[in-house]
Amino acid sequence: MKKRSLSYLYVPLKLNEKERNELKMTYKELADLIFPNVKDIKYYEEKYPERNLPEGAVVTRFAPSPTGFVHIGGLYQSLVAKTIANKTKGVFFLRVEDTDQKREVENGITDIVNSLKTFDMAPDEGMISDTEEIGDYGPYKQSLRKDIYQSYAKYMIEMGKAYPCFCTPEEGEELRKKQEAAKVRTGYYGVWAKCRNYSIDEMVEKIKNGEEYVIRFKSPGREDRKIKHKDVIKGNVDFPENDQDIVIIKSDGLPTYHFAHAVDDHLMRTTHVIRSDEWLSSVPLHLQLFQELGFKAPKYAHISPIMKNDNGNKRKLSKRKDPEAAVSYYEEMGVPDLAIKEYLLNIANSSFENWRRQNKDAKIEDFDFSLNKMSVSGALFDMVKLLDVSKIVISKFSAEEVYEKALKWAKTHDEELTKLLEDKEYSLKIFNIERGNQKPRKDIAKWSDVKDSIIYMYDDKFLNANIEYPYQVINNKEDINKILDLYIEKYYNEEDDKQTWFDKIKELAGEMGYAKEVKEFKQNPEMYKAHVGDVSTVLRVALTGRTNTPDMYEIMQVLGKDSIIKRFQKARI
RNA sequence: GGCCCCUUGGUCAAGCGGUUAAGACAUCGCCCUUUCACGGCGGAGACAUGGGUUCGAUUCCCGUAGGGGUCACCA
Repeated sequence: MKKRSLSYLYVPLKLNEKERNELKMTYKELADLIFPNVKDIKYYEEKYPERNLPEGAVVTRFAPSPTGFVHIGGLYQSLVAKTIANKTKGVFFLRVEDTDQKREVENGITDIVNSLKTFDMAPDEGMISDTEEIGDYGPYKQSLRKDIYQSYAKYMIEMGKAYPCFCTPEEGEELRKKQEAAKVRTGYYGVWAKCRNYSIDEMVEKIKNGEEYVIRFKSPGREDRKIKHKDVIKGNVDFPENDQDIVIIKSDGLPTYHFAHAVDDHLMRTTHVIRSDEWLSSVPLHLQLFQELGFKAPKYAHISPIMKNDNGNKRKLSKRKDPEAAVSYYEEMGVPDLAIKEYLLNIANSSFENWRRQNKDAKIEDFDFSLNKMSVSGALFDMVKLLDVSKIVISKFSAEEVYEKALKWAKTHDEELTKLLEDKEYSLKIFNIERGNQKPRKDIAKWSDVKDSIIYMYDDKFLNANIEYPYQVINNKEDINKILDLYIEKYYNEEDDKQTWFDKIKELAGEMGYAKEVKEFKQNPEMYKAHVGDVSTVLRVALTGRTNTPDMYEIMQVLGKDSIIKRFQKARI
């Protein structure tokens, strides 16, 4: 590939130096006419110096536009950006891209800030509320940076690298149609860039006549030349050079994304631009902008979006169509934020899973995350897998943590659960069943599962409920009543340890003529009506109304004798 | 349509010229003093396709097909 020349002069090269200076002067006059009251870019260059950071430190950012809820993809980007910044002792900042007033949404910024906060991903710098920010490289809200963009736009005009364009949107539309009809590339470029060729005098005149205009970048690119770009994630990508004279300042005086990106990420000294891969095809433009502005270009890492399977088609998770695209969706379901982060990390670096298995109790911050190990193609979002990760995450919480988190969730989402949890001491006993040992129970995947998994443990709920007892093998009234009566009268003792308790159920089974061992029953099925397991099931069903529960010994310990007796009475009728 | 990217089991994915092609989730079976969950063991299941290059291609090159992205005074 041919190396690109480093500078482009837009004044005819045949002119002598004096003439050239005169022409430059006129560019200056044009620039002064358009932006009379902005500072020289030197001011900003000095105000926002290179950051003083350790070797290898990476500066990243999350730069959303405040257009409503936070997308899971945005969270994903932030997680990656923050992780890599923290790992290198760099900086992660939040910049709000609100240059499109039409799309503004109320509380947009607050939503973003709060979301990051709940995920324990607050930025080191940038917006921390709707109006407040921290850090020395602000403002971090683009609408407050209008003067800055205009300074740089003015500089571009002075250099002959940008010009006012007087084409109306309608003319733009016409141009596009013409190009489509002629089957050529659409856009404002080359011979189609009408306003590019006006003389300075003509431009000045139009402006003085009050014609509306935007500022366009005068692209030095040629479509027939290729540029090479090495993306941190995607690897080598070749593109044709950009030759579009894109708008850099809109008629409302605010910049377009592209220009704001170049100016901001330069001034904020971003080293790595981590963003969604929908931007990949803008890289030639962005690189050119950095070049023409005289900025050092950042490294780019384009993240593949999270996809969804839609009737056999893969597509990006959509804000509009997919509720699961919003991070609030998971909050409402009660998926712990740690689970979501682990799941996303899983997608980001598949080695995370192995690491997690080997470092069960480590903090996710200790995982050696690597940007360039990220996948180049988009992953299908897998709710089942998320919930599996979540189950494991929750299984590692202490009963106290489960209690606190479930309660917090319940307070905003489930009144009945909130009431159940009022008795903290009792609730903790329940959450402690089969928890904290080597093989903790993994039956809660989200806080919305909690109520169903504990409700039968509360007497005032259970004893007053209308319950259908799902008895299994032993299902006749007589035998059931006999088992329940005998168990209470003869066998049950609150003081028993687990083995004794276990043996006593065997005794009971024996007394009733059932097999005391399941194996024995299986060997001689014709000798017995049922086995000890079936007897257990009767007790379990009478006690809980369910066939599937955690360890029955522990359940009995938590319920206590009074409750057990009451439950058996209710069951025998 | 132009340009760009991608394609390993149902899903997420290791792999970087020679492997019995890892692992996880899901699924199926067995085991784990009585359920369920957990755990253990095992099964089934993949390199889109056609050409090259090579002694040898999942791996490199080209084409085809499929998927995705992008072509705004939106970001």
